[in-house]
Amino acid sequence: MNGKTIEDVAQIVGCSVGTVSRAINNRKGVSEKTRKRILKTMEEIGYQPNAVAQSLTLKQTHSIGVIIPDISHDFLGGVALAIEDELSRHHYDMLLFNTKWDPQMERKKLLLAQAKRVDGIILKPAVDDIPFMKPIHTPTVLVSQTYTGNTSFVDIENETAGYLATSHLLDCGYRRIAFLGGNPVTGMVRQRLDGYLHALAERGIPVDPRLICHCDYTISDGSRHMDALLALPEPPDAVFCCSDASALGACKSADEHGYHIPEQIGIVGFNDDEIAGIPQVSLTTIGQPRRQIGQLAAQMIINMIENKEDWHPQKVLLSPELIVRSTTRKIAAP
Amino acid sequence: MNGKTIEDVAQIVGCSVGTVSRAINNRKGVSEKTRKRILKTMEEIGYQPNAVAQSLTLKQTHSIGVIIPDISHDFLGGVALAIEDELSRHHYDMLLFNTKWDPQMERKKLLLAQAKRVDGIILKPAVDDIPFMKPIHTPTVLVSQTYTGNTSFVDIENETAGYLATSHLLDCGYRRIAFLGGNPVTGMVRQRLDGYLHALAERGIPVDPRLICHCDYTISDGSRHMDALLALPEPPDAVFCCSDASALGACKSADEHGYHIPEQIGIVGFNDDEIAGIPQVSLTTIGQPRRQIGQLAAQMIINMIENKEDWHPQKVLLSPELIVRSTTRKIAAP
DNA sequence: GTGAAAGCGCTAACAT
DNA sequence: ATGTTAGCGCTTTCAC
Repeated sequence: MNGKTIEDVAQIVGCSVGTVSRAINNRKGVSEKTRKRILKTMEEIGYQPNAVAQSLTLKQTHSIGVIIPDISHDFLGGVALAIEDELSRHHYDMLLFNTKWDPQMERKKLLLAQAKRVDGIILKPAVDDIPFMKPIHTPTVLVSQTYTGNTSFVDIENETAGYLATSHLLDCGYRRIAFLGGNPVTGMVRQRLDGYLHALAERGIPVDPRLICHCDYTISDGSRHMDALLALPEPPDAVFCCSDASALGACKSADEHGYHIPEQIGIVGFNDDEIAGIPQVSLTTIGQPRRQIGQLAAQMIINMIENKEDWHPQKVLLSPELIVRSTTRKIAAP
Repeated sequence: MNGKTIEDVAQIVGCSVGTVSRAINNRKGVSEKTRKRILKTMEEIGYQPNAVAQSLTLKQTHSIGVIIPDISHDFLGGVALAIEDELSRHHYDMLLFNTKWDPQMERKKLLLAQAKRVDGIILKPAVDDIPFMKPIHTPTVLVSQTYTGNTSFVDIENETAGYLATSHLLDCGYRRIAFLGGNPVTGMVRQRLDGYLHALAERGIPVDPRLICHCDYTISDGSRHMDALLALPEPPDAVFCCSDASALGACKSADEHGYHIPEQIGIVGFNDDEIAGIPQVSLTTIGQPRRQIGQLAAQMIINMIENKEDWHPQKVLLSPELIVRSTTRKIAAP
């Protein structure tokens, strides 16, 4: 660690450490003259206050633990970027941990972050029911997770998302719409399914349980499920997928089976990952405002920290956005 | 911050803080009996040693500053994941900073990381000539950056990469190969260009300067440059792009101009981003071993830290990998 | 305006 | 085997 201490500065300037400290922190009670000398000396010897010592004294580290399943994940990476950006703007920094979707790992990193005495935690849980909420004694906000407990979070309205996607498909004239969800145990998927059912009911379209299935968020599994769907006696003419990856798989499968997209089969994905936007794919999808999600999460945690007294859990639901591209038919002019 | 201190534990157990400290750190000199009692008590009151205080005492924080341009970047996100994974395995954690490709920001974050007294820094520089190397008084390793100075780094052999890509194109029977690089000021691009020229020279193919151009790593700019290339009196029949994004743009342009890929035009990209692998794209590309890059960088910084005495800068060059997919012709059987 | 000193939570001698 | 104590580098009273 860097050798220079506040004492070195004091010695050179010929004053006490107290005075140097006051100068550093712009406290009053230092003559303009000595303040100048101190600042100059600091510059000269390249002195930087030791943040560790400051943390110990002030009882705050100015760092936030960000605990997410996988930073290389397109959506989560975008959120993390926005978080760090906003934190940085407020002079906090980000201790980043990956859980790799493993609850045990999550627990471990949660403990670690607290041992490091982070001022706050931003958590994207690996699973829905967060078994480790209890031992967290640090201000926490959840991201991309709706939570019924007494914890702040920021998420999107997944029900609306499902409704939006399905309604769009309906608007395009598709009638047998399949739902390709993820793990049905997650609230996220159930809510999107609710939205799907809602849209169907609204138009009086009957629900066919065989059209509702659940798959991994991967191209291969999306493809596999679409194969099965297309083998049905009455195959779907559209599918709403809960991830862009599975949507791509569905596209591939439909293609291989000789169906034309979007004429014969309509497909909408979820997340607006980079892959969705490229011209060769041009996937109609539901976008989540990553930038805003990350920024809000950061602001919320900072507010929690800085207004410790009177702080009420804040539950923020953002609106998903339908991004129409080329995997759904043009809506006929009215 | 969590209230419990080592003193609380000592009080409850009825021993001194020294003994508790020894127990925590598995030092000898504690009877099995009291060690048990201490451990149990810690568990009961949920005591966790304050890492900040430990850092101040031991003069090491066990955290590594990772400073990169953009965590949401496909390649960098993969590297960062690998870094955190390996660090975590060795009980270090990761303070992550984004510079957004801005050297001023880089400088700022570099200073910040050092103020936090990170034990080491892993840096992916925003620009080639790292103007801020001097004020770094912390062990540092560069990632994805070849550097002539006295600093360790891990990168790939970019010359080989350029050679590999171009030779493959040649093997496929393409003869007028364009080079779509990025900023020509960067060593990375110049080295890839060297590899390109090398491969051409080896086969006695003349170099046409009009076929060498530089564009942003975006779909739109790749597309724009390909348009221009295709408008040439003698357009290229293949193009080696320094990013997958520009390669995609090139594909799109070729497509729009009515060229068939790979029959009439061959295209190879760079990085093996997620977009390259999806079936609709299936881009032939050059892959970088992200996992290994991150892991090595982490191991190198840890070695530097833990063997401070006698440590020689280590310059690691990894091999790029040619990933043949569908945007280049099958090589004719011999 | 400035100095002296206590204290933040912990570890590592040094005693006992 | 266990207790005591001096730091680690800083901020903040409290005197002067």
